Amino acid sequence: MRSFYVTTPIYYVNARPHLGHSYTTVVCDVLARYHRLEGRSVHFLTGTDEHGQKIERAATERGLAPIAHADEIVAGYQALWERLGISHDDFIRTTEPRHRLAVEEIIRRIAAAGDLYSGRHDGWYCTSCELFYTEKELVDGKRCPVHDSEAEWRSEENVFFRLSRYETPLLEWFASHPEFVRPESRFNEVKRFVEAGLRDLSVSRAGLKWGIPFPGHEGQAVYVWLDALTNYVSALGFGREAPADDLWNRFWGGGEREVLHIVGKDILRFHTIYWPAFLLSAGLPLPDTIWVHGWWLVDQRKISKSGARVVPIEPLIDRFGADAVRYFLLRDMVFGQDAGFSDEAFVERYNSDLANGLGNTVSRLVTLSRRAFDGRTPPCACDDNPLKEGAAAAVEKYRDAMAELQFDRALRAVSELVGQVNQYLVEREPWKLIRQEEQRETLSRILWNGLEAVRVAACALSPVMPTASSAVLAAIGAEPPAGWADLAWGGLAVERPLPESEALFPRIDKDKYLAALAADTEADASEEEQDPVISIDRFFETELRVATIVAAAAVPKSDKLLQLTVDLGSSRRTVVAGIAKQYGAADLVGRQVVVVANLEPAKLMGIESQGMVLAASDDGEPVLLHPERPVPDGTRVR
RNA sequence: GGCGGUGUAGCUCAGCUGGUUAGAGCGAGCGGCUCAUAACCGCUAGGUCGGGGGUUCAAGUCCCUUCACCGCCA
Repeated sequence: MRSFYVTTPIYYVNARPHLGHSYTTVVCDVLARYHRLEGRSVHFLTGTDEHGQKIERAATERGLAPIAHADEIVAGYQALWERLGISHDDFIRTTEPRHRLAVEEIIRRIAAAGDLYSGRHDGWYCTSCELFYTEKELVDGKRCPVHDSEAEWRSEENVFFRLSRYETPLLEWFASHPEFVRPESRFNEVKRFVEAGLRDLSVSRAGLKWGIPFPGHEGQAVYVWLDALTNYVSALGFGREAPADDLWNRFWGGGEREVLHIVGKDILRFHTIYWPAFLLSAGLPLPDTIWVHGWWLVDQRKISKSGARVVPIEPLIDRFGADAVRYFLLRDMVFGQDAGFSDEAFVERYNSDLANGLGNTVSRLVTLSRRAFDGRTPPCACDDNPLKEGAAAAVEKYRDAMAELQFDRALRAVSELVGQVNQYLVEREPWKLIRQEEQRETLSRILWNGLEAVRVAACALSPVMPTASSAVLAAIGAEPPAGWADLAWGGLAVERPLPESEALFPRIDKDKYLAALAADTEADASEEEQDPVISIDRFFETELRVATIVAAAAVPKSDKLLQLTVDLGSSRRTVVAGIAKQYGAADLVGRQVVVVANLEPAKLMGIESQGMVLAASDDGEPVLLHPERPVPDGTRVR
């Protein structure tokens, strides 16, 4: 059986984890657990991407060393993964020595293949994206289209990777590996992108201190993507002299393996074009599949039209438990598509599938069985009944869906089985048989069937809800599955003690829950409203002074602007004001106004304005402010 | 502007290579049951399958066109 290597992207340590990170990681965890149950040799990797100017700057702003900043964010990720029950085998950090070795080795190989050269690179650079942009791509010719921050003009000597050389090899690879990128629509995007032609890629940055030094190129650091992508092999010991384990051969270098990268659609190109090209150049095997999933979107019925609300995941875990969150994430998103997140959908899913469905079914079966059979599982098993067939069909559907990463379908199949149990119980009405001694065997078979079907369902759920699955199994006197053989009918022992158990998934009052959330949100909102309050010190940062207008003239080619010369007592300045429509130049001379004296100079129509004249804005129309009686020029306004 | 995707019951979605009265879950209404977490079971809800045109004995399912939204590219 092929080994199975599954990876999350490594997460950038610029922000705390949110729903999106959790989703990707949970998906990988479910796959890892699923394939472990299948008996495959599994390696599950996640980690963090920690280099780059953005991190360097963020750390500096916080007065921390970059690594200290990274450590803190990493701790947050690791704590969350712990809470979510993530069973990764390794956690790679790009700041680790083992990673650096791998990056150096892959560069050595790429260089040996003749795919690196030095060249000049100039253009507009966004430090947030760590990318160069063309002027066209920038908003207003100067702002990053993604971050809306101002791009910097950079001109530097860089190391380039001959990506253009891999156009044909990549297309050939795509053609011969129809499952290289999934879903298919994403694969099409990638193919078209490559067909349109590939430009060589800058793979180094000059002057980047927080990065891996580029071997053989003094003063250059490895560009973040070449750095980051290599994590997938560095964690396996690639580049190390004598790896203690044989991870590299078992999970990447050898033949009988499956490598699966799970990524969000935002990093499609890096994983499906750059990464394979790097590997081809380095003479290394490629991953089998890059599977691209969509995003969780938040319905913004509330005002804020800008940026979607970030969904914090901790409160959900606090309230419902990690397993319920995991279940929801997999059940309510069609893998590969976008999905909408809402608290309402969450509660509804929780109540219908887990509380009313699985939880309640366990509860009614356990209660009946305990009552009828002295606190034990029924004494007679049964090998011929509709539930047996239902369970077999459900397991087949479940496994087919899981193999295709159709988690929603897999879980639906399990819910259907639970539904069949309830149906079966209503048809057989076991509660009516409890007091009839002569029906004891019939009753036993009925309850045993129900319990056994639940056992199968719970086993199937174990990759998705490891803890809850064990709890269900314990409640019905069964064991957690050791392998898929345990999904076969007949695993429930007879006359096993049935513990008295609490509700596994207590039903949530949806209206109350949503009302409580709304109240919290309102409280937050009112706090936010108070937020804009500034301290007196902050106000005094603005230096307002009285000044007299000593000269005024219309700005050529502008119908709104006037060029004013104002006397601040100790100095004179030029100020450009957009008041030409309301005030004639001649009328203004001699008037006292209030100006912002410490404003950063700005060019308006080619004239440098060294301040700003204060005016009330009456429906957009400026109305100049002036002192009630003349005061010396330069008097501070406060 | 080019390429691709999506548009099916109030909501979330199934509907493979065209073929009986277009399905499921949730929500809603009605009825049943009482073992269970005010749960569970049954029935009902009559949706022009975005619009228009075409191919066919037969189209949600193929072709053309058009609208809306999304993605990638330019």
